[in-house]
Amino acid sequence: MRDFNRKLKIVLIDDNANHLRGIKELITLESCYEVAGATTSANLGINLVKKHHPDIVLMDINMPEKDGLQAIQAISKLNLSTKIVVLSGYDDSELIYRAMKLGARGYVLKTMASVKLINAIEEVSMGKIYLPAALSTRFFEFFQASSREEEKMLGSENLLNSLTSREVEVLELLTEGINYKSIAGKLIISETTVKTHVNNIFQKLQVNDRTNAVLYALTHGFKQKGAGAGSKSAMMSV
Amino acid sequence: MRDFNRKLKIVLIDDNANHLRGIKELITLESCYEVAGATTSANLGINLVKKHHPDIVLMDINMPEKDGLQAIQAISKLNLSTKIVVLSGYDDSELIYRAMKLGARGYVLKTMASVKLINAIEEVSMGKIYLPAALSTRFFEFFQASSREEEKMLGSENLLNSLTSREVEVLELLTEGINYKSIAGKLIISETTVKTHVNNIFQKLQVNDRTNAVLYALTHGFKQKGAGAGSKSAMMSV
DNA sequence: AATTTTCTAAATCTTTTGGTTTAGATAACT
DNA sequence: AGTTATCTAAACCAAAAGATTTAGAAAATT
Repeated sequence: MRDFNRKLKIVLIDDNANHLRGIKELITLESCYEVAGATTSANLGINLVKKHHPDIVLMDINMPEKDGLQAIQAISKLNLSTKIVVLSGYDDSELIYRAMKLGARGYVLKTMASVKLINAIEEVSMGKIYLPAALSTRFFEFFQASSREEEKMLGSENLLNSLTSREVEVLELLTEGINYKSIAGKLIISETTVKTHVNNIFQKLQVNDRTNAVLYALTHGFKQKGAGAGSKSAMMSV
Repeated sequence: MRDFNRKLKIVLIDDNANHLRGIKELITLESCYEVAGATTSANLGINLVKKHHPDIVLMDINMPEKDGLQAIQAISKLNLSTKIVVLSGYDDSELIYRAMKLGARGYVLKTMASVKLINAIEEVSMGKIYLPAALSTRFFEFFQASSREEEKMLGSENLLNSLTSREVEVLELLTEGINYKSIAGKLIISETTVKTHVNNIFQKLQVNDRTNAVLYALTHGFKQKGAGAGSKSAMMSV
């Protein structure tokens, strides 16, 4: 439970000055909240957050312009305990997805009753996520659709399956950007053997050089090892 | 609203035979449901789904074994209108995340009242997502944490920013696995000029060959063009 | 027992890449 | 006006990579 002896500090960002005034009024009606700042500019908003370290940011986002999303990202990156509640006119599944992905902790539609907004602020300030069922469903529409896309990319008839286990080992090292000599050293075989394997890999993957072999591997779900040029985007296997 | 003149066909999968019996009893108590099949084996469960095309699959998943998650994936891939509701003993954030990612449409804890399960079935059968607030919060813990990981990988002080615009163009073509001659052709400059650019790129990215330059580019959020070896995992920019 | 696959290795030759230096032409900035 | 950054280009050399052929040994399959 949150500390009710202290007022929640809130910063408001909404590019529509009228909305901004309305929300400010609504918030100040509640005695347990304190509006630390309010602005119509995303950039000024970020500065307000930097200055005041509010508990909550109420952030308006609209579909076409992407200032709102960028502001969410910028605020998230500050690593404050500030929690972001999105206030949007749109229940577009991609917009909800992106906002949540970038670190929003709550999402409220402008068409919702104002009591919902208060609910959201309360829930989020206590560390929960506020995403009403209908919006949650929209979120998952996009989330699951893009997951399926990813799967399709990765899964689908995969030339990688035709590789022998030794070839897989060699390809793993290739995807770390290592040359023949080092690969030979690591696998304790001769350099010419490595070349033989690599040529076989090229044929099986239907490419003619390392770069394309590596690109094929990476775009088809080939697991990268932790080392080398930095490990890839998670892509966790089931 | 769903068609209440027709019973919802449900398939049950739970590796614990006792649980399975209990759930079956609970479900059959409701006159509007019909248990089309029940099994303790994930694989048999998938076959039941293939045979009966149920409206709902109630799927038990446990943390250590990953049959449950794989079964969810397998059923999702069938592209039926079958909706999966997970019944789990764990509210582990990663487990919830993975289940939903792989296509589950509802997630109910075994500790929840049985009426919640009925709720879930109803909501999900009507096309909604059923993820109670507490579980939604857990889900987003993992979702946002892995998004931040991704960001960290991509964002962080990026040598790519030191590239000139021409070098960026060249690197783009490198990441498509194209050789000097073709790059020269595409940019309508001589091959030696391309080499000069590439060498400058190598120095700026602190690598000594194409493969590592490409790997650096890909693991640091370099946008890939649609062509070539297949475009990458979405990685949508804000 | 015979055949196929996989892993190993070498030889040879061509092509591509990478490293380095030098340099002219613009464009931009001080 | 002078300096710096960028894009262009060539020459030259060394190293690495790629293509192709041949071949032995062990393991797996038929």
